[in-house]
This record gives sequence, structure tokens and C-alpha cells, in this order.
Amino acid sequence: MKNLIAKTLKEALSTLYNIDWQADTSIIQKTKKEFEGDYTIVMFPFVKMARKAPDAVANEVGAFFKEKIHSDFNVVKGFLNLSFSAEIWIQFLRENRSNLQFGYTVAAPDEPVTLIEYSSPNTNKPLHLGHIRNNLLGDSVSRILGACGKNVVKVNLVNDRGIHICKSMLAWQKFGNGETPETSGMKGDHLVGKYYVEFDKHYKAEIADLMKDGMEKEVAEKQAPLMLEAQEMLRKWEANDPEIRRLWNKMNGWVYAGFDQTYKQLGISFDKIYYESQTYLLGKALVEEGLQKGAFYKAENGSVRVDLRDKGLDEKVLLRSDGTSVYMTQDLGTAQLRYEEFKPQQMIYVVGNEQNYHFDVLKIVLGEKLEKEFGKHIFHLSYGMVELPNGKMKSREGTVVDADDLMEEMIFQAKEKTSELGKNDAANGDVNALYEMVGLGALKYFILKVDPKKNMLFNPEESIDFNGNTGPFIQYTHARIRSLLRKAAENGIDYAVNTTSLQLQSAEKELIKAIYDFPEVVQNAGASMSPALIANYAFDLAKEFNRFYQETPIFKESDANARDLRLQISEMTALVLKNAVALLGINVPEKM
RNA sequence: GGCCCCGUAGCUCAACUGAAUAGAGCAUUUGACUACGGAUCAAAAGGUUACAGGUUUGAAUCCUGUCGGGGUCACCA
Repeated sequence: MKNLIAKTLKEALSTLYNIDWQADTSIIQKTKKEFEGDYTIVMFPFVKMARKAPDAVANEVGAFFKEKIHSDFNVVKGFLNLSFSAEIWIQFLRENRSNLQFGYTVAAPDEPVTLIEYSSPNTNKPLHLGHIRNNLLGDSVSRILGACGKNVVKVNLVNDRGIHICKSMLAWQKFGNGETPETSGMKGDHLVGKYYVEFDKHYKAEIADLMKDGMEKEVAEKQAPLMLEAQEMLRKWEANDPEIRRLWNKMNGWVYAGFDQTYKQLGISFDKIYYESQTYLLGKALVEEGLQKGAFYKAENGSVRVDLRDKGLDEKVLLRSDGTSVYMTQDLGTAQLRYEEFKPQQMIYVVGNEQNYHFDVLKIVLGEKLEKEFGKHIFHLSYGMVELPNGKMKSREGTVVDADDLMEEMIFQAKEKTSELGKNDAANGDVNALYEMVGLGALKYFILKVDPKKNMLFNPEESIDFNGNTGPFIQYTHARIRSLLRKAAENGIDYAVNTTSLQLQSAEKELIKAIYDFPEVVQNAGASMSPALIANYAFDLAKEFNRFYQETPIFKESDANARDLRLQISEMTALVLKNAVALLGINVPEKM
């Protein structure tokens, strides 16, 4: 529709004023509710060139539209409002009714890969709310890009090596008494996380002891026996010490089993999992290459660095003086590996905004210093922190919101709420599946409705809402529509509309227009990688339906054609709600 | 301190990337169930978009400065 308007506008401008306008749909927008019309064109950009008053231009262009595509129009202070006839909207409904993939674009067979990395957990502690935002965001953006016709490959980079996991291993060795997930009944990731905390506790005690003997705090932190042991363990690990490797494999195995369970419940998955332990060596070759090229240099102590001060950044270490790799080394290597494996047109990294600097460096080192073409196609999808009422989540202060606990709590709340409303009877089918769908729907919607790049606040004291701008509101609206359609089917009503010569009431027209917008919203969400656009759209659509539902009787309508049209609008609304919310990873029930 | 991000109703968030009277939800007040599903709807109230300048037909949005909040400046990841 916008394209038609743009095309006609171009013609109008050229015929009336001899203006050559480069079609730009941003000046064509939906008409605000207070005004009459469907679409609005802002005429200000043209008044100078046309050398006429805004209203005069708008009137002339409006007349041209009326002549050309039979749209009605009115003019308010330089804004040209166009209205289209009911036939056009009803026609649109008829054409799209049977398209279950409405709003989605299928990838072309030769579409190159778009790679997206998300989740990327450490293996020393369980996932928390921050990871949930990462996971949901990555998963949702994957779905959205897929719906935009991209060939998406989802990858996870597991951070399975380093001093952090050694800390857990050491603490388990020392204080664990051979405890396992089986003997303790704990989820593997939680068990390993427990020993990470345990390490910290004993480590702090050691520091305190050393300081009591008059040692400086900073020295004590480095001299504490536990820390020295952990570092020794890391060295042994790097030297492939069989015993350490066995322990490492065992404990990581526990963690993976735990993560798998969390991922499964969250409803997310990956096409490929990379392990840092398998990729960290690859970056070294790239560093060597850069050294040869003269892009990097060797410092006196033997570490390899890159000087980015001319880019407004600092010097950055790429390889330690002892030759071991750092985070950056590893990321260079994985990028190269992935490029060779998938030849992606774009590599998206879903990583928190605390790492903006890291990715600035990565892009420059890869794209400019090493002159790798794929370095220019790296996109850091940077998202804001989840904050608690009293600040950031800190694992050491025990203020983390655990992912598993939170999901469990949400499902429990869904159960409470459902029971309270007396909707937990067998008529709703598998009630446990429903609780899970609703609880997780609330959680996912809550996280995804806010713009990814902004920090967001989560208050554990107040449970996530089920009314208003929420996932369950949308799920409920969907269930109600399905119920309507079931009733129609029971009464043998076939609501295929076979006429377009109907009047549309305002609620009906608003709803059809909102449905019509969906494909464009998906495109916009894909372009800006923002599930928030989808979430807010779905909510508006559900609200629009409720308004329509309240105002226009369906089964009491005496005109069968009008009734059928309303059923058809309802059916299409349910489809769009389902398709929209599916892009957020939210399922929608038939009944609730 | 250098660099980056943010500041919108009491609270949580929008505003399609510069357009009309800045919109929703929650909370508050009021109204609507003998009704196709009340997890609903309708209405009231709530704003100098942190502040001060600037750019232009038009600014929450762009530029400059000030104040406030966060992030980051590791041979951690």
C-alpha cells in the first residue's frame, strides 16, 4: 500500500510541479487516530520546491490521488490524509486469509548464511536473569531474521576453560567429599556454582588471615594459597595433565547437563556449539600473521600488542608474555573459523553493552589491521543490563536472580493466577502445559518488550504481571478468538466472505489496518534487530481486537455477510497474534 | 580523569529513527457482567521529555554546554 502511495506521489509531484522525488516512504505514515484517513503524507518537504502554501500543495496532490487511485482525502495544516475504500481492505483479507505464513518471508535457496552467536555461558556457575535476556534476545532475533528471509545459523560459544572453572574444580576437590549431582540431587550447573562460591568464601578467609599477619591486601590477594593452587591447576590444564583434564571433563559434563535442561525449558536451541577449549589456539596464528604484517608489535616483556590510539582507543594485549592467549585472541580465532565454515554475510554477536569496547577493538583489529573482509561484517548486538531495584546483579553479593528459580516461580504464579480465576479444570486440557506456556510467556514478553539497547529494571519483590501489556494478555486474547471460531464451527457457519461491498465500522477497519501492518513490522524488527517492535505491535493488535470485540456483536449480527466478515477478521487476528508472538518464542493456547 | 551509553506521567515502558494535541500498561478514582470468555472494556486524573542555548517550516529525537545515573579503560572472560 505504501508503495502504491509512493509511486502515485512521485507521479503527482512530477506532473504538478516537475519535481523529481526520490521515493522515500518515511514521509508516508499511518494517520493518527484523531484525524480522518488511513495514510498521511507530510507535504512540507515539497512546499519550497513547489513555491506554494502547504495546504495548496496538499490539496492539489490530494486531487491527483483521487483522480488516479480513487482515494478520498482531506487536508489539515500541510498534512494530506488519504482514505481508502472498504473494498480494498476486505479484498486484502480475502487474499491473505489462507496464508498461515502471513508476515513471514521464506529464504531464497541461495541466500547466504547470517550467523548469530548468543548465550555464551561460563561453565562455573548457573545461568541468571542477565543470561535470560541474552538467550531470549538471541533466540528471538534469530526467529525474526528467519522470518525476514535470512538463512540464519545459531551458534553458542561455551567458555569452558580458564581460571574460573579451575576455582570450582579446586574447591570441589578440597571440600566436595565426592559430591555429585546424583548424590546431592542438585542440578549440575548449580552444584558447580556452589563450589565456585565455596572457593570465594575460603579465599576471602585466607586473605583476611594474611592481612591479620600484616600483609597488604593486594599482596594477600595474590599470595593466598588457594589462588596459587588455582593458577597451578590452570597451568596443568594447559599442559594436558590427565588427572586435571578428567576432573574438568567430569564437572563440565555436569554443567552441560544442567544448561541443557535450562535451555530446553526456555525453548531455545543452537545449530552449532563451539567450545573455547577447542578454538583458543586458532587466534594465535592470526596474531602471528599480524605481527608479520607489522600491524602488531612485541612489547619488552614479550607480550604482543596492538596500538589503537589513532582510533581513539588504547593499546590492547593480544597475547600474554608467556605466550598464552587472552579473550581477544580467542575471539579472533573463532571469527576466522566461523567465516571459513559458513562464509556468512554477517556475523552477529549478542553480547552485553559492557563489552562495547571489546567489540570495537575486535572489529578494527580484524577488519582494518588484519584487513579481513569478514571483520567488516561483524555486528555487535549490544544489549543493556538487567538491573535490580538496588543496582546491578552481583553474584558475590548474592543478589543474582537465578534463571531456573525464576522460571519455576513464573510457572507457579501462572498456576496460582489460573486457579484463582477458576480456569484450571480439565476443559483446558493439559493444565501443566498451560501453566508453563503462560508463565514463560509472561517472562519472555516482559524481557523482550523493552528495547534491547536500553537497561531494564526487574523487581523481584513484585512478580511479573499477567494483566495489561503482558504476554498472557495476548495469549488470552488468542484463546478467546479461537473459542469464537469454535463456536462458529459448532453452528456450522462457514465464514468465507464472498462480497466486498460492505460498510466497515471504525473498529473493524482499525483492526484490519493493524493486521495489514504486520509484514512491515517484521521487516522493521529485522532491520533494527529489535523484538520490542514485535512485542509492542502484538500488544496493540490484541488491544485493538478487544475493542472491536466489545463494540461489534458477532453472533447477534443479523446480516450474515457482516457476521462472516467479523469472523474472518477475528480469524486473521488470531493468526497474526500467533505468528507475531512466535517470533518472541512465545506459544499461544487454544483455550485458557 | 579519558572514551561510550542513558535521563520521557508516582512506577515500568512506547513514540515507526525530524512531523499534527508526546502514547500504553501498572497504581489511583469512576462506570459496564440475566452478554459471543471480566486475565475484558469505557472514562477521569497524571508531562515545561533533567537543565540552558543552538540548527529549521517543524526537535523527546540532530549540535554545544551543564547537572545526574550507568558502563568501560586487566597479561579476567
